[in-house]
Amino acid sequence: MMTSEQTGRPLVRGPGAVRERRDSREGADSCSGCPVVRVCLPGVVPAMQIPQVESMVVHQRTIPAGKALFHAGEPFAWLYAVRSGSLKSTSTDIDGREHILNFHLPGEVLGFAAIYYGRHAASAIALTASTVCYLSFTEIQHLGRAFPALSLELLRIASRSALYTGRLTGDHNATVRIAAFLLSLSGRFRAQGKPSSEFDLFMSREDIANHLRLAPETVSRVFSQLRAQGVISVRRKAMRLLDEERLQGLAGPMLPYG
Amino acid sequence: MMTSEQTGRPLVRGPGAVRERRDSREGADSCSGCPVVRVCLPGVVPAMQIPQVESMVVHQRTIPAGKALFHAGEPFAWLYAVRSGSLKSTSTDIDGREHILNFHLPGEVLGFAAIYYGRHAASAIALTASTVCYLSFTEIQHLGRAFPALSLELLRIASRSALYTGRLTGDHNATVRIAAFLLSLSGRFRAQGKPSSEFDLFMSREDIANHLRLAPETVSRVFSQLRAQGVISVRRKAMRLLDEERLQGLAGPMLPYG
DNA sequence: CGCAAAGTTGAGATAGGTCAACTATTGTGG
DNA sequence: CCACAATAGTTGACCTATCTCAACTTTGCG
Repeated sequence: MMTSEQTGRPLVRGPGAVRERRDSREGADSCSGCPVVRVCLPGVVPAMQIPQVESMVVHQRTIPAGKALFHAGEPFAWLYAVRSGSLKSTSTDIDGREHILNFHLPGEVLGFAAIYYGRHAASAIALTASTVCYLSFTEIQHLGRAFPALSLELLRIASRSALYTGRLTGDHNATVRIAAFLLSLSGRFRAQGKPSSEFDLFMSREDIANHLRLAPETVSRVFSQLRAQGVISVRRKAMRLLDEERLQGLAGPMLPYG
Repeated sequence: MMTSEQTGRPLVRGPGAVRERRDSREGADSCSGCPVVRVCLPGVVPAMQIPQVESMVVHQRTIPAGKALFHAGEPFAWLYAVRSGSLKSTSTDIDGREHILNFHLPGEVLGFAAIYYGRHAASAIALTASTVCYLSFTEIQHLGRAFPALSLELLRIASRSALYTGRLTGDHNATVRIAAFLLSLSGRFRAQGKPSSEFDLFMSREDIANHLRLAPETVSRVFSQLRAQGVISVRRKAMRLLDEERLQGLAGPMLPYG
C-alpha cells in the first residue's frame, strides 16, 4: 500500500522525495538542508562530487510509528538509510507469527537481504516516527562505476549487519543474551554520538523478547534481577547501565567487535 | 601460519596460486582447466572479458581437512569461493568455546563479514579437503569499475548469506531447527546439481549441535525420532530424506526462500 | 475516570541440557 | 589380521532454565 509506488519503476523518485531534494540542494531548513548523502552515507562520496551524487541517488521520507517502510514480498528497488527514529525488521511466517530480525537506528542501512531474491524477505516497521533515505538500487549500481567507494561502502555495511546477526546467533541463556543486547544497543547509541549508558528502549518488552527468542516474562524477570544486582536501572523504557563492567562480564566473553 | 602469506601485501598473489593460474590459462588438466572465474563466480563476467579478469583476480589452493583457510583476527585481504569440499566458519570466544556460524559448500563465498573491520572475525576450517578460489579484495574493487556486475554479484552473495543467518536465528525448538537445517543443506546440494534427498552430512553431530545451539545428544535424539517417524533415514553420516513434504511441515511454515 | 495495553511477579509444566553408561566405528601397532 | 584404544554416536534418567498460565499492578489514553 504505502510502498506500492516504489515497486514498478526503478529509476523513479522515491515517494515524498521531491520536497526533500529541493531542500537539500538549496539548504532550505535546519539540517535537513545538509546534503542527504552526507547524512545518510557519511564519508562515502568525495566532498566535491557530492552535488552530482546528491541529485541522483537519494530521497527521503518520514514513516509514522507503527507504519511499514516496506513489506515482505514486495519487489526490491531501494536500500534505506535510517536518518532518525527507529525501526524493526520482521519476518512473518505463514502462521502469522512474526520474528524480529533486527532493530535499526539512525546511521544504519536496511534492505540488503532483499538483493539476492529481488524481493523483500522481511518487513520494516517504524517503532517511532522515522526519517529514512531512499537509495535507488539501480542508480547505486550506475553510480558505483563512477564512485567505487560507494559499492565498497555498501559492502562494508552489508558486512556489518552480517556480523551483528552472527553475534546474536551465538549465546545461550537469557541473562547473557539480554546483557549482550543491552551492550549492543549501547554501542549503537554511542556510534550515533548519543549517551550510551542512559538511553530509551525504543521497543516493547515483547519486541525484545521476540528478537532474543525469549518469553516477555523472562525479559521482565532478567531486568528485575539485573536491577536488584545494581547492574542496570530500568523503569518502563528508561534504561540506565550502572555497571557496564559487570554487564560485559554477564554478556560473557564476547569477541571485541560489534 | 598457513595464511600468513596473505596478510601483508594486498595486490600479491594468493599462496599456491601460480600453478593454478598457469593451469587455468592454458587449460592444462581436466576441468581445473576451465576459467576459474567461471567456476567460482559463474555468470558474473561477460564471456569475452573472462581472460582479462581471469589473469588478475583469481587464484586457488587446496586446504586439507581440519586445516584453516584463515583465522579470526587476521587482516582481511581476500574473499574465498569454495570450489570443492566443505568448510565451517567458527567464531571462538575468549573462553575458547567455539560457535559455528555457518557451513560452506561449493559455489558459496566466504569472508564478507570481515570487510567491515578489515579483519576476520571468524576462522574458516576445512571439514573435508577443499579447493578454494582466492579473490583479492583490492583487485575486486578495481575490477568493479570495469565490471559493475562483479560488485553487484558480491552484494547479491552477501545478501544471500544475510538471509540464511536471519533464517537460522528464527526458530525455536530442536525438531524445527533440525528439520530446517536438513532442508537448507538439501537445497544447497540441489544448487550444486547434486542429489538433494540423499547426501553426506559432511560435519559431525557435535558440529551440527553447535551450529544449531543444541546439545549433541539432542541432535541424536531428534534424528532417531525422525527416523522412527519415517521422515529420514540416517546412518552415521549418510542422510536420506524420505518424506520431504513432512520435513517441510516439521520445519514449520517458513518463508519460501533459502 | 475508567478501560486497554504493557509490564511485573508467582507457581507449575516441560523442552532440552547434563551426566553417565553403552554401542559402533575407525585407527594403530603387534 | 586381530586385539585394543580412541573417537563418535546413541540412549536413558534426572535436573534446571525457561515457558506457560494466571493474577495483579502500572501506565497511558480517550
